[in-house]
Amino acid sequence: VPDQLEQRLSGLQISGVDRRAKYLLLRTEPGTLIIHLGMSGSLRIVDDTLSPGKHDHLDLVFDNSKVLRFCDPRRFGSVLWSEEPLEQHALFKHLGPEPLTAAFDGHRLYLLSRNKKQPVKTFVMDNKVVVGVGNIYANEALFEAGIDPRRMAGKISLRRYLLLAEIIKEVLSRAIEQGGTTLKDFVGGDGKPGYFQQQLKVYGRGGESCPVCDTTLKAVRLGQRNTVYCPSCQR
DNA sequence: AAAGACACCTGTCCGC
DNA sequence: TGCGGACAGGTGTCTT
Repeated sequence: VPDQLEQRLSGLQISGVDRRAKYLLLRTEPGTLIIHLGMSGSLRIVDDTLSPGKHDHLDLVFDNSKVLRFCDPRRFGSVLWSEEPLEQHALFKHLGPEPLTAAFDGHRLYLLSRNKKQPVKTFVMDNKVVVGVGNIYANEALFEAGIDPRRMAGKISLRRYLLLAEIIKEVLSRAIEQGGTTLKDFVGGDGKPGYFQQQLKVYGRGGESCPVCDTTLKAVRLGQRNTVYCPSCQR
């Protein structure tokens, strides 16, 4: 939480709420409050009589006696204040397109991957390529697309990238519909857990059998992240 | 320049 | 049962 945030925000009105990549943006006239929920963060509207708990780090107090409360047990989230246009902000200016927009497609994946030697999984998780594809959904999308996550990004055909981009869109859309993926204690803004974890086909299933062909799913490490794939379905 | 390693943090889970 | 250690996640930074 930035220094002197209290003085800066005091008296301001929120003029709009946006999102860019995994950052939430609360707009005010002089600047933007940028909030990242990390992996365990949450924002909740509570009554101002409810006292903060152990992991509550910030209260935005409104004049209707409601509080927007930021809780983040694992402290992977962050809160920033910016008065510059966000396109110029260091956090945002190199970000790739939103995954569910037309600006993200297989042609982009193909073009940006030429001559790249990194594995295709770390490539699609790179925020400069496309935002919003975290470890869970990268694993799932590569499985659905039948692509071995270890394959060199630069050696994958346009045809396969066209398929992969469509599948990334489809997997993310489906996960959003289901309310996200609840692994430990995640709950959505409505207080309910997500249900997408019931549809996970490979993530977290290393050593189990492939839901399609029964081959034993393999777990490896790519870019310091757990990676699970089917050696038979994914090539 | 590109790719990989590492750090941050702490609740949860596993094995002894 | 208690306790220590590994692990997970996104992203900025440092190292090859």
